Amino acid sequence: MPTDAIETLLALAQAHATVTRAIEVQGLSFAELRLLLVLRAAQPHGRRPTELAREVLLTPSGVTRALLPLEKRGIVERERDPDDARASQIRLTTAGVTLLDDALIPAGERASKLLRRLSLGQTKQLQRLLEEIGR
Amino acid sequence: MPTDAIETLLALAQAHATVTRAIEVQGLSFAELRLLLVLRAAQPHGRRPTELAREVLLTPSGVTRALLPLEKRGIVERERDPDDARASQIRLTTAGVTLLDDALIPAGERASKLLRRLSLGQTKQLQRLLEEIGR
DNA sequence: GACATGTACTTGACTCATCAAATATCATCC
DNA sequence: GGATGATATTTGATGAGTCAAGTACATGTC
Repeated sequence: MPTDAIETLLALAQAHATVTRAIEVQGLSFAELRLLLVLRAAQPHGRRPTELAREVLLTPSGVTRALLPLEKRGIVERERDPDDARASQIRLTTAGVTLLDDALIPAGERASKLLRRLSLGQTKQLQRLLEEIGR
Repeated sequence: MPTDAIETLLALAQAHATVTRAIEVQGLSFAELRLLLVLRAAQPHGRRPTELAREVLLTPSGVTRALLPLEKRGIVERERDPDDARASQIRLTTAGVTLLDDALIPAGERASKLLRRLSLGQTKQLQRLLEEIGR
């Protein structure tokens, strides 16, 4: 009785639950991995917390709290903006880059395992379809 | 630099974040909706908490806690199993069925809106691909 | 028929993320 | 050069879920 659209979103939720349970490596959750990958794409300049929030779909306060343990572990660092005292730039530390690279190896393996029933073409197709959701 | 598999899973996480933010209706979160839909499929018999956990990919303790507000609101009810005093059956109340039916209308609309860039065929295809994840 | 082991939950402590409010700073307009 | 309002971020209270341990009952074994 749920519509096709809802059924598809249910499958999405199910898949997401499976993925977050499976991918967790070097003490990094899948959500943290996501954040760090955005930061690596932003090297060497870094990103503002607000931009991070938009890019990983967290609230700004969610970002503040997500960064806390990462800063404490020396994975990311913060530089206050000299021109705007409210703002700061977040970037990966050297150790953070290394850790991320290390983490990506087992993470990639687990990701492949999760998608092992799909061909490469289907995987790309899935990605394209997912990217159409919401806009 | 992340693999194709990881990129696809990132798209999945992004899509999931979009969906959970968008679908919330009659004070029911998307996660609650998911639970109630399983329960509706299980009518009139109901389901054990443990079965629910497996079906929506929560831990048993997550189910206990998810049911608490739903019981309080009279949306689901619990019947102790006379043959096994540890166990119980959870089922939708009449009010719960009504509420769920009401909620599904706007939820369906929002779901369609989220998927509006996909044809019906693509939506079904997306669902099939998602169902292959993890097994 | 008592004991060991297993099953069905529930609870306590904790993490993660949200919302709303607070804080601090910047930008504009007069 | 203040007052007014927007922007960047943090904080307090709270909801949602996890894991590990606890409770209560069932089951199989000798």
